[in-house]
Amino acid sequence: MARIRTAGSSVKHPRSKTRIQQENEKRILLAALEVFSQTGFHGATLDRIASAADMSKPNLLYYFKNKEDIHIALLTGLLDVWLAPLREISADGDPMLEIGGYIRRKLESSREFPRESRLFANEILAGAPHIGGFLQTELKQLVDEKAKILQCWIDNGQLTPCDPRHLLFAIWSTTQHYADFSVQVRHVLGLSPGDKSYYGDAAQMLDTLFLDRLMTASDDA
Amino acid sequence: MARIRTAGSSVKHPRSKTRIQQENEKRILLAALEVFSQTGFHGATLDRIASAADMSKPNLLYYFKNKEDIHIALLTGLLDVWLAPLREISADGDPMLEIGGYIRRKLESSREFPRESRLFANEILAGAPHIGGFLQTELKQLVDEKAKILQCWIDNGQLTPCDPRHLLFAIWSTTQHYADFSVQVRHVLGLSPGDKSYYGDAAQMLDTLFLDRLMTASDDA
DNA sequence: TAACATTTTTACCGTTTGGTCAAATCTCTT
DNA sequence: AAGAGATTTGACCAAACGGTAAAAATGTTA
Repeated sequence: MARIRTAGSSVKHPRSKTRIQQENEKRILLAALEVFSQTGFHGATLDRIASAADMSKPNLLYYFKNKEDIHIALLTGLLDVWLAPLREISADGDPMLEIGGYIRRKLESSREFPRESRLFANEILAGAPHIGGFLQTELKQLVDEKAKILQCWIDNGQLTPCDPRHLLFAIWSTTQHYADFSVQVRHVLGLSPGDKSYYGDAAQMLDTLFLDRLMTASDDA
Repeated sequence: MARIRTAGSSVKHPRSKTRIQQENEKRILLAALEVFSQTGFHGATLDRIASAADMSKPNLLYYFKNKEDIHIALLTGLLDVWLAPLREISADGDPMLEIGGYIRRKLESSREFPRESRLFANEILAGAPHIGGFLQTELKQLVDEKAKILQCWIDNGQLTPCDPRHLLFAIWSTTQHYADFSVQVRHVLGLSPGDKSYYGDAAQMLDTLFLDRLMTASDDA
């Protein structure tokens, strides 16, 4: 009789992960990130992911029980990375530095992790079937918290009056745009595929938009 | 021997389109827009599109020879709609009104045509396999043209100095965000699925961001 | 090195999917 | 009303895909 088991969770011994297991799971997730971010969930095939991980399909399915599980594993691993830059915003800091820092971190995140950004964008575009709960709980909670901080700064005359949540939306969209729509950006600017030189101008534009202007509102206070 | 033909282009008579042909093509494109924008190209199936168009699959394929053709037809029909708001920007107008009008038109476009926006976003995310040429030619050309106008305004001290192309990127991303990422927006704001009430606050935020601040730079001129 | 657990491979299966074909039905014109 | 052309349908197909089963191979440990 065949024993029913999955990697990392033997029926007899729920042991911790093997060396090989850790290595292969990483390889799979890396390959899956590449494939999913290029073609979306439905466009990705297990064969392509497996071959990108230099592995046979059944071997891949030894570590993840199905395609959706790989996708979910990638997404949940992503959420903390996504939230991290926002978490750093502190009520005690200077508004200019705090918001400027946040924008820089988000933009840097777009440059460093474009595949992760596109994976996230794909998920949201599809209606957030897997991370809807996260958006409604963790994300909403954190946004509420940070929105309060922004509102304080507005009340203190340190920040131009506006809806704090929509200010965050604007920061998200403008920064992520450079990862998610990089093809469009490059084509419009006439740059070649690998070229990321536009990030300098992007940073300057965002500073002009969000800082130089938004912050000097206290002039007339 | 079976005659090889396609709807609207008989071998004998390359006649113009029939009434039925026009109606059905519209029905198909409408159904395809719904399905493609929900699940992306790969996630969409001909069966779903056909049933959404209240039509059998072979009947659908009588009007479009394959899935990709439907997708391309949708996209190319989209491009003019996408460009229209940008085309309207006039060098003769007041910068404030011109840019403000552009933002309002783009935002309105997001509210009125979210499915079209998501279809476009999906295509760009996938690397623009079908409209890459368009981006490099028509779009780039139009952007170059309008960027010149913006640069003039900057040189005249009517607009805060910044990279005109990146200013356009910022307008695109912030306005389209409300269509493409509407699920996230709604979840964060705690709104129910159909609710679009956030567009009012969005408009105000974008005015604050792009107009109230960007435009008053001429104070110190 | 023997015994056991883990990992990998080979061969395979059922379903879904994009697409075809030829016959049947409908529509329009004369 | 009849015939030509346009449209619709049902039956079908090959390929791709997600996933399984079981044996073979490899690694680990006493």
